[in-house]
Amino acid sequence: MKDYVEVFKALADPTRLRILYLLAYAGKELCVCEFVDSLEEPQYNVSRHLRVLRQAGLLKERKEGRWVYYSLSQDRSSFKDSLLKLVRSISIDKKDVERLKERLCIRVKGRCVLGIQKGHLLSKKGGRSHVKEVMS
Amino acid sequence: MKDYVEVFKALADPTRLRILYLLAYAGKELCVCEFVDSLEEPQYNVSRHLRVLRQAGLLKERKEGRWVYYSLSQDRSSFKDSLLKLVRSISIDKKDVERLKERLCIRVKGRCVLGIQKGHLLSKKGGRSHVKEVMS
DNA sequence: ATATTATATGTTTAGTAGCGCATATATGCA
DNA sequence: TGCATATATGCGCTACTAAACATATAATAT
Repeated sequence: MKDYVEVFKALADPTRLRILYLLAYAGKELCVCEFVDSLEEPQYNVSRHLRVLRQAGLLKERKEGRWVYYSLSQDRSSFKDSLLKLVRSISIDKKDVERLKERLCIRVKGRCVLGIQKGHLLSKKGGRSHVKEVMS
Repeated sequence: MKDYVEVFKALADPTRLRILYLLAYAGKELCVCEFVDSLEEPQYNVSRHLRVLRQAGLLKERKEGRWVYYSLSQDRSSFKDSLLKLVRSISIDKKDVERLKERLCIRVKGRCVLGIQKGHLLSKKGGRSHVKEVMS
């Protein structure tokens, strides 16, 4: 019972629904910086929301060097599975997906090789001043 | 999007899950005092939780004299419908259901005719001292 | 009319959740 | 070894949530 409540709580947040939607759309694991650039939310927020989803048993993480990939948890109950199917059917602003598609273009051999490109999102105001040019 | 979040928030509470479960089990509208006696939660809590569920579009209410019946909303989207099916599959302490079954026995012609029988639940401590004997 | 009763709600308080900022941790690179 | 960078987290603040108590509202019964 407590677990069900925890899962519903995890779903009761717009940013977290957007995260799950991106994962459902992508059909594969995504890197933290890819979420940041797609959602246009600051890194610390994305990181925390990912943790909530993981603790609810909806996501699993995989570390690869400095990068951390999150994906939909495989060993999920039919309950969580049904919920994720539902999330996939939600009508969400497609701009997230468009930004993700662009962002995925700069992967190399299917791996994320560049961090956050939208420097102003590291924190809400300001951010890194020297972001490398990549999309040229 | 905002609506989805509201629905998930409504589901992210143990008492509210229990309320929905009772309604799914009963398959018919239930009266506020029947919820109070089944859940063994004080009346003011039950009342407020019912309101949250109604405002999220999951329940509808029907007044009949002093009594107010709540039932699963009929005009619900496939989204809410799927969620309610999920709630029905949750494993919940069956004592709620047992108390509901007993409580439904004292309906007359399918209608609730007696208020809260567990006086100590009107508020958390104390309660009404003169509750009529009915189950004899 | 007055009392009773079923339900709802205003208020206070404690706990919680999320944001923004700064900083810590950890890994890779020069 | 020292620096850059990807991610996580401690802290303070604000906003919201829910419980508990008391009371209000609305309908019935005497």
